[in-house]
Amino acid sequence: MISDATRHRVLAAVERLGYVANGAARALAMRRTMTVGAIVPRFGSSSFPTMIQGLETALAAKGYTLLLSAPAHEEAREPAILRALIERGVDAVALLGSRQPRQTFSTLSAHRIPFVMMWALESDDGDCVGFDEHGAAACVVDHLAQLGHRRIGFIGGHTADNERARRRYRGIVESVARHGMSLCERALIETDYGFRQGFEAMNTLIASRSDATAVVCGNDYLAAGALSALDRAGVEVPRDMSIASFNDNEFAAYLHPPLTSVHLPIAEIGEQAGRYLVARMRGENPSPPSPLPFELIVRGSSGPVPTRSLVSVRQRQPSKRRQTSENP
Amino acid sequence: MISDATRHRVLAAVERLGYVANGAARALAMRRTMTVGAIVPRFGSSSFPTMIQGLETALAAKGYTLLLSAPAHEEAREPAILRALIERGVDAVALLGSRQPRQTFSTLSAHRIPFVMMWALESDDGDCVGFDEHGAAACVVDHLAQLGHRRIGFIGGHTADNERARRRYRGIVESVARHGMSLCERALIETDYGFRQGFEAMNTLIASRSDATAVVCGNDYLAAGALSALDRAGVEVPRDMSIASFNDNEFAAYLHPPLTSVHLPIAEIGEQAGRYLVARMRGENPSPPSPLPFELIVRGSSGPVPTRSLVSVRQRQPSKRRQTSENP
DNA sequence: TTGTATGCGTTATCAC
DNA sequence: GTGATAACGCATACAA
Repeated sequence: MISDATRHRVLAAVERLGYVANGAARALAMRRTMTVGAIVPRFGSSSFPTMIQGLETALAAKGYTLLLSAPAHEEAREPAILRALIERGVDAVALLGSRQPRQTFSTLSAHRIPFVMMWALESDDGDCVGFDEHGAAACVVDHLAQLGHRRIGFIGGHTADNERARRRYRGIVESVARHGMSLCERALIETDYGFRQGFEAMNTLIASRSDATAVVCGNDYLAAGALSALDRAGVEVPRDMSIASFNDNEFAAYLHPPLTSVHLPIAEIGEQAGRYLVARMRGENPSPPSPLPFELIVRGSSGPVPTRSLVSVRQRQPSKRRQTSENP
Repeated sequence: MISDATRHRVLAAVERLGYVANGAARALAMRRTMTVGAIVPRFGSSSFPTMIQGLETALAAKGYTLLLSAPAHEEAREPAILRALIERGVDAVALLGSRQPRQTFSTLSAHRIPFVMMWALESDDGDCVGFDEHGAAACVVDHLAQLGHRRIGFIGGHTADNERARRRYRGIVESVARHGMSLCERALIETDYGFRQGFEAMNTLIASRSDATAVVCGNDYLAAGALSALDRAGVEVPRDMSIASFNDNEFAAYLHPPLTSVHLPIAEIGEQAGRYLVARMRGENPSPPSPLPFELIVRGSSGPVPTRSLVSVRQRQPSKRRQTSENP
């Protein structure tokens, strides 16, 4: 509702004088900063950076800016961090990681600041954005069943500490039951996430002479290690047996292309969280975000149905190693 | 300069009323926001997240907060992004990546906003924080010389695109000359950074029957790929030959522990940048940051001096593969 | 030491 | 449509 002439005149003056609005003054008057804070533990490793990237993308699209906080090591500092964010006047907060100190939630709601937890599902304390781990497990097991596998193993993360690891394990168990398959007890290993852990777990599994024809790995570091162990043992993958994994980091598939994996589009967690927060900040009272779907990615040849178990594979000559040319 | 009684009374009231200062009002009055912006291209991969982590740590220690911006894909959007940061009133800006649009620098200096470039050295446009790539090269070559190597190869990144790759290559060349060693022409490969590229480069190198006894890899993805190729070729590492690498991501060493690598404490770039910016914001006019030193990390046995070249190694029986137990 | 007025640059409200 | 004016909440300088 302004004449086109003056609008142009003003815009010209803006350009000429190099005027930029003062966000502080605007924030003071408008009572909002167009800023959301993110509290990020363990920034270095894991998939948090990707999630932050997605979050920033979604927020920037709506004109919001991301204020980043990382409680370096001390868990204790987090209340202070949250307070700093509130002083900065963030309009919303994204909490990365499922475990948060209780005080966080009370402070947040006392200040009526909308928030989400990212990389988690289900919490009594507020809404979460995360992946449908059960659906992912079904995805993997469906695929293995379709390939003709009947007996499978599982190398997963510790279920005691990790809610997601627990869900993955349970999902596998349920899906296996639904398909009438069996989970080999000797091929069931729980360990820390990591390359070496996967390597050692697979060696243990080979030594146990389990009759599993496929092994599911609970994350991609484990898968990379397991594949490396198979490689050294002279086992061809995926011809003789199938490895499938949950792919948190687009890592294992990168190292070993002929790998079936369930890929998590992690940036989407961030984007979903961003959209949700924007809606909350606009007072739209959106419905809680629903679990994000995985993507099943099958790389390399889908090949013939595997017939040999680990035991028989183990007895082959190590000289028949995979040729480089097979993996262009 | 306030009576202890009133101070206590005020603090109590603060606690009771749940008062938190209004940053916007404070920023308006003080003319500074205690906030610094970071412009981060290519957030997902690479070592940028670690640098951001370090930056945030250093800034938070001084009471500053990090405002994060990521020009998703479009290079063109960056001026708008910078403008948004300036509107938010950032007191300083950190630029990640060496290549920046020229307009960025003029805008920044027009607004008298201090800034640094991170992950780069030397620029006419402003101060940089980065690693001493020449020193790193010297570090690697010194180590190889000390182990007795005389002829080495180099698998590095493309020097045309990448200033850092260029510096690494030059550093290697100079250090090799200084030690009176030789750089085998057939064992000199320039490629993209990546696992598969390293894998293929090492295969090429093996096929070329070069007489190099050690190969330096220009980054850790290359090293991981190269080691994998050696592994499949049945070559023991590092007994028969040495692989050394510049370690940008703590990646190769993670996959293959017995690796000599020059490790970049990447978070330190961020911390150094943070300290520098804080000094600038305080008007302290600090001297330009000096190149950060690498750390030489030798993993596994430092072992006997290698004697066999790639050619001789190549002729061994593939059956003599490395045992798992050797790598606890 | 403590109280009090003024300005920081916008937005929003209200007369014009 | 357009112009003036009052908050917004804090820091600062000055008076008490």
